[in-house]
Amino acid sequence: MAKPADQHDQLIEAQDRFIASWGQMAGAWGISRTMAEAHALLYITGRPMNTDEIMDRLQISRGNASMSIRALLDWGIISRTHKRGDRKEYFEADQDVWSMFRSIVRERIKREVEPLLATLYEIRDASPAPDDATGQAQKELLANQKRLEEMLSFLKVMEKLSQRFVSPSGSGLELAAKLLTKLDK
Amino acid sequence: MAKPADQHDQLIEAQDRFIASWGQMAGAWGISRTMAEAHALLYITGRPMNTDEIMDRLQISRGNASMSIRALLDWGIISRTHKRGDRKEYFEADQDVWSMFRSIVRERIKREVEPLLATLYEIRDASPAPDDATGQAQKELLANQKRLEEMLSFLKVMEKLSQRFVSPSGSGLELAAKLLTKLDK
DNA sequence: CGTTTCTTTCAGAAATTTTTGAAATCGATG
DNA sequence: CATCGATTTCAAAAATTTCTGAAAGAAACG
Repeated sequence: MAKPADQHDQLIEAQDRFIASWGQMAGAWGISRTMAEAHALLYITGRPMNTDEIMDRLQISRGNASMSIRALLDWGIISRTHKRGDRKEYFEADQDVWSMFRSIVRERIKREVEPLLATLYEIRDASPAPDDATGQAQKELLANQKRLEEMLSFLKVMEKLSQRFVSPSGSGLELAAKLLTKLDK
Repeated sequence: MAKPADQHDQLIEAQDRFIASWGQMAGAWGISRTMAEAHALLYITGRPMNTDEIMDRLQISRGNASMSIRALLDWGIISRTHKRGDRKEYFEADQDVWSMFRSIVRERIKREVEPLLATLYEIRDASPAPDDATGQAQKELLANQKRLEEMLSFLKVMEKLSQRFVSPSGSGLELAAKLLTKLDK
């Protein structure tokens, strides 16, 4: 029969494994490992923690903790809270995975897709009108422009699709289920 | 009036800018900058190139070129070709942005989501049955399991949704357009 | 075969990213 | 407004990723 201490140890161990595997995903989400781990910690424990608790649990420096927490706040996937009679700031993760996912997608569109789109528009608009060229040069120019246009329309559709998907109305899970059904038709 | 040489220079310049901005997205896609640039080069020029041409154009070493090309082949977004009377291998990018996107999503699910899912299942199944605990310890265990389940169901839905979206039937653009319409209903 | 041409590998170098920790800043409190 | 705890900043260090180039390996040719 398991003693309470054993169970607690097992809980901590399971949490640590969760945190570690979440941390490994960090690269995929374009954030640092520590940032992902801090988020995983707040998510899986489900309770507000202050900087020192996070530092201790993840074995990281104060500076690193501060930076990572700040970044998570910027991404909008954790928020500040306070405890009565305690000067420290506490942080808690969004407990709804779907709204967390939305924040991440929204942020990534803003940081990655939008700048790329802007640059591609610029390139397109700066490119010479091919009317006055003939032969090979003209052919190449036209082919290039075609590919640029294709990429632009791809990115625009993706952006719109993501924004639609990510719009805050309704539960993400419901929407996803609806989508899965509709895709079959 | 523009001379052919000018136009050619402008073409090269526009291509280089495309390559550079594509390269900046590399991090976002979980690949190295060179890998993204090599892909951009093959995509925007639209013609097969051999290793030396890629090396020269991107100013990278032979080793780097070889590795990057190999990785792109592994991802399935470029393919080998050959020229008659030429021993060298030539490489060309998938010219359909949507099918390229599909390959990337498919690969990332395989590399990132699936291993994470496997680990999370493992964690769940290894966690102790909470029946024999009481009070605080039990509460925490249950709360943890709930969050783990939520994350699991989220990942499973995402995986399914992506696979659906990414299935090779029909044009991606059409599908996306259809989706956008249907989402409105 | 032996030679030549092309491709891959991989140990070390270079570049980049992440983390640390101490100092500076902030801000609540008496 | 001086103090003290909490937080942020940032230059330097550490860790990680990427790149190079020379050497080894394959494959095509005569």
